[in-house]
Amino acid sequence: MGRGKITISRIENKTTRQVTFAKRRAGLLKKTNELSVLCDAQIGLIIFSSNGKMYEYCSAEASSMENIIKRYQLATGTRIVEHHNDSIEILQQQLENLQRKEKILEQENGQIYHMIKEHEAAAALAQHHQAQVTMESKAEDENRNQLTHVFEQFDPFAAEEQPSSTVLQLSNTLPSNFYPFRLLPTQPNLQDYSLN
Amino acid sequence: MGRGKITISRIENKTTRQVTFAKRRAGLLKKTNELSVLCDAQIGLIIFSSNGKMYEYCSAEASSMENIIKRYQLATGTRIVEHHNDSIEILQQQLENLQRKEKILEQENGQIYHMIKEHEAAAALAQHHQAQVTMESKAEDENRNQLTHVFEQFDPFAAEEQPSSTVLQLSNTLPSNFYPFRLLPTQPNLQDYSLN
DNA sequence: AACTATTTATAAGA
DNA sequence: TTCTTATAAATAGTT
Repeated sequence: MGRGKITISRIENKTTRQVTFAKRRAGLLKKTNELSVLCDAQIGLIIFSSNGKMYEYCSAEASSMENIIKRYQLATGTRIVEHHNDSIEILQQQLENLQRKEKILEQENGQIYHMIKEHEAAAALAQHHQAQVTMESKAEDENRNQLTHVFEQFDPFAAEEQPSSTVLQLSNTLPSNFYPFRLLPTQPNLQDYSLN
Repeated sequence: MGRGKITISRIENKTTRQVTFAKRRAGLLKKTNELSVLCDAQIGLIIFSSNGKMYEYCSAEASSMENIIKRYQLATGTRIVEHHNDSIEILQQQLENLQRKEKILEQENGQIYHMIKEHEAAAALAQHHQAQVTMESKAEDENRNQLTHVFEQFDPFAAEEQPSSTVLQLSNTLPSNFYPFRLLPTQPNLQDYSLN
């Protein structure tokens, strides 16, 4: 559905992947809601982006994801999702989240390292003071941008795209009561769970 | 997307609703999988049809719906979904399910009642023995079909549509490894939970 | 963020 | 019902 046909495998280009994620996520939520309304089905949808941000849909009749999950567990006879404050479960989850974060940090660091090296090499060749200063400050800027980006990845209030524009777009395109569900692109800071 | 444009509101015709449900459910599962693969997202999708049958999708990386639900609860800080064998939770769910079942039974009974009444009225007018017998047996047949249908609605192994043809269609249309997820159109009998 | 050429999904018909 | 097809909708690549 687009200018060209694509094969369904991981999009390696980061920007393209993020744009596609935003587009297709919106499409998926729309279609989920349509199925729910047209066919009177109770549907729960949970999406975690590769950056760890969460999005959810829950059909109006089900009223909450909790109800869907309860019904799911009842239907499947799934082992109880234990989630007590006696921390073992939480620690393991935090560990996994930190490992994911670490992996991303390492990748970003590698990119920054390469950028700096390239700039140093270019500077050494040029032997031109003015040029060298310009490039170093450029490298520093990009470095700062990269780090900011990394810290935003697990920030609950960081926007994966402009949330306000998303909301506006929906209310322009659709009847005001068309989306009777919570769309919550938020994720609490993991560090805060130990405080509860 | 079809011969005509439709408005997104409950489809009243039962057959049309069921056909649309089957088509759009397949489309939704496909698109969910595509988003997951293309954008490296972890996604869980739970669908309950209006007849109570369950369908689920879980992205390969998340490995199980349990993991998605755990991560969801961690991310939202949602109260634990208690689901112990100390039955209060289960009893409430069973109550709700029975209420749902009851509602459907009442509707179907109403339909049957009207059919019989119509047939009786027609018979009284016609005063023709042969015709009356034919109509009564027809009413009886539809009555039996209705009841069978009602009992199937909460039967875990009742087919909402031909499962074998669905499977074949998928494997014809897609590469054999295209759908790396569990598609489980099953729902255990609610009465069995008290036995576990 | 928009645009649009294409692909894809699907509503209605056979 | 299962299959077909005209049409609506989604979206990939572009600007």
